[in-house]
Amino acid sequence: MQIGKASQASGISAKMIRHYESIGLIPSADRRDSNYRDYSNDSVHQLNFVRRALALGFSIEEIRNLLRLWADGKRSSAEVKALALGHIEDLNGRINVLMEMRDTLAKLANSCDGNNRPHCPIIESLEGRPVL
Amino acid sequence: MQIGKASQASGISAKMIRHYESIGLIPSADRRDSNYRDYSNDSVHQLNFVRRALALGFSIEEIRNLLRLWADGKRSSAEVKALALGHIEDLNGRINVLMEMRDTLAKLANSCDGNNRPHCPIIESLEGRPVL
DNA sequence: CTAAACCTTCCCATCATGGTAAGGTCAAAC
DNA sequence: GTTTGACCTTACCATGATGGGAAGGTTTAG
Repeated sequence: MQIGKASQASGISAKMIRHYESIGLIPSADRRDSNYRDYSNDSVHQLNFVRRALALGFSIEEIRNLLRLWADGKRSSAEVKALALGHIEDLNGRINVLMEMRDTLAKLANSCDGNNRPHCPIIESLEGRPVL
Repeated sequence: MQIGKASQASGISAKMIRHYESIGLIPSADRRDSNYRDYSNDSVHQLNFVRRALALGFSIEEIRNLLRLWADGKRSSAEVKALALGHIEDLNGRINVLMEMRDTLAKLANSCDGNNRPHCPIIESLEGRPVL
């Protein structure tokens, strides 16, 4: 099948399929006489794997490792689990950063009247004046 | 003072100070005869404002608005609060996405033995096989 | 034969940040 | 008075994941 069909079947844009090939994340597709890329069902299966890993927030380099482990019949589940746990730690770190931002800002917003007068603890806090 | 000193005093790299000037986030600094940028205490105050807003996760465009509101003596606190609440919603959205990723992955990792055998629910789930 | 719907490669943009190169300025030490 | 070193200048390139668009080739249907 052509790239458009593989894109539809995998939920990955044709643009990105070409990109993943160019950075060596997936193998180079076969070419027809027309120079069009030609995909098999296995290729689509692999693209679906990539899409699901992306949806879990794995980076391209992590997905590179996951694909290697997927292809490796002799991998240990411990290797996969270690990769997953590392990624969970990464996610937790990012979640904590965002939650701290949100909580700080929520406190400031909560102490702001939100009326038509200029006085505003949010601005004052950004300005460097202690507010809370 | 020169840009290096302003950078130290504000915690924003000289690189980014120049960048913020180039995109019009902050006004163009005065220049000495040497063409070196020259900063006042007020400039540093403004840079500190920017740094604190960045630390709360505001985007450059949001900070552009915050600076405008800061400078506007007649702003209503409602305007500032609306901006802050919008940003809190944005943060909450991003937090939710990351938490869903983490929870899904944590469940998979939890059901993975993590031993030296190849069987691994994490890989199987990415492969498309129903695992949980 | 032509028009539409594909495909190809190549370059550019995002967002916030940093690296590096090539060169100008200044102050202090020799 | 020259050298050295710390500072500054602009300009270009890189990140990570994605998309937009141009300019052009191929295939299929009417």
